[in-house]
Amino acid sequence: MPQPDSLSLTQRLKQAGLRLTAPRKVILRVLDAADDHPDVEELHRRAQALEPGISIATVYRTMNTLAEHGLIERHSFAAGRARYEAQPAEHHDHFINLETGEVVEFRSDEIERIQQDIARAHGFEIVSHRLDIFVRPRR
Amino acid sequence: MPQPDSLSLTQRLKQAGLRLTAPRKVILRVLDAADDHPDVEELHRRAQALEPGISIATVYRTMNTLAEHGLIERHSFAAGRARYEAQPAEHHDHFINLETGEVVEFRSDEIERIQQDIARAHGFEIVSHRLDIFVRPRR
DNA sequence: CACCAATTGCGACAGATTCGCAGTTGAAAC
DNA sequence: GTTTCAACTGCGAATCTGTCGCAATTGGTG
Repeated sequence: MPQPDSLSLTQRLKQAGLRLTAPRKVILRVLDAADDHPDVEELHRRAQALEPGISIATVYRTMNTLAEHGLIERHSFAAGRARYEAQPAEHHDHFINLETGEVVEFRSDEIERIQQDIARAHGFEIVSHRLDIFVRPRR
Repeated sequence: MPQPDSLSLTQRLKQAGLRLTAPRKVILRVLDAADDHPDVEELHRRAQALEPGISIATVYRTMNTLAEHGLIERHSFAAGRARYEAQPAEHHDHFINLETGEVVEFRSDEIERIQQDIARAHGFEIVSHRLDIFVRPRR
């Protein structure tokens, strides 16, 4: 994996004012080598393979720190608890207002259509999808 | 909230072969009255207000059942563990192959653009977003 | 109104993640 | 190089959502 922004993860970590500790070196190496989307347990396993003794708590903390500083992306993050709504007649997506927690529904037939096209081009059939856009009010 | 599909939740529940029990009556009433996206704790609170004694386990089970039968939608469901990737230079979205668990990245400038347009129309500024499309291979 | 599988309440359990704390260690300042 | 000290780590306990086993209850069909 090449360095995004033409800076290595290590460089970006230091740039963010974070310490380059031994466990972090290992974890960054693992992240850099990964071309998939590992979960914490898998990251821990790979880190352990390089350097036994790294605690899973450290992996959790490091991933949180890196995510806060924008060095990595966390997917499928359980944004708190699951939330429900009576099934609407028509699918819609959501804006989540980060300042208020408010949820606003919207729908775009255009987006729906493009999704179909791309999925088909990849040989997939869509079962479902979710599009959550995290926003804040424009000043 | 009006009844989707021109059938009430109650009707659809019976239609699905599910029993209309006392706790479910209350929960359906709560769902029907909700115009937001409550979580289980909130649903339980509202249900308790109408009829004390309803267990939170029942709310969990009922929501699962309703979701399985398509009467409600579950958002932000913690699909197992969180997964990570080194922050890519460019944002991309994900296909999740439900049969294999495999994750495939894709990107559509068109979708990105439409999102911007819609957000702006709502008076929002996008902080981030996630688009996960759950798919299966086309036969 | 009898029957019985579906459903419930309860508390125990589970899996993922966080936290408190004492000990360690980068790296900045001598 | 030392010194210094807040950042960081490892550990196990704790927390937080959500699920489960089980005995008791109950829709709703015959």
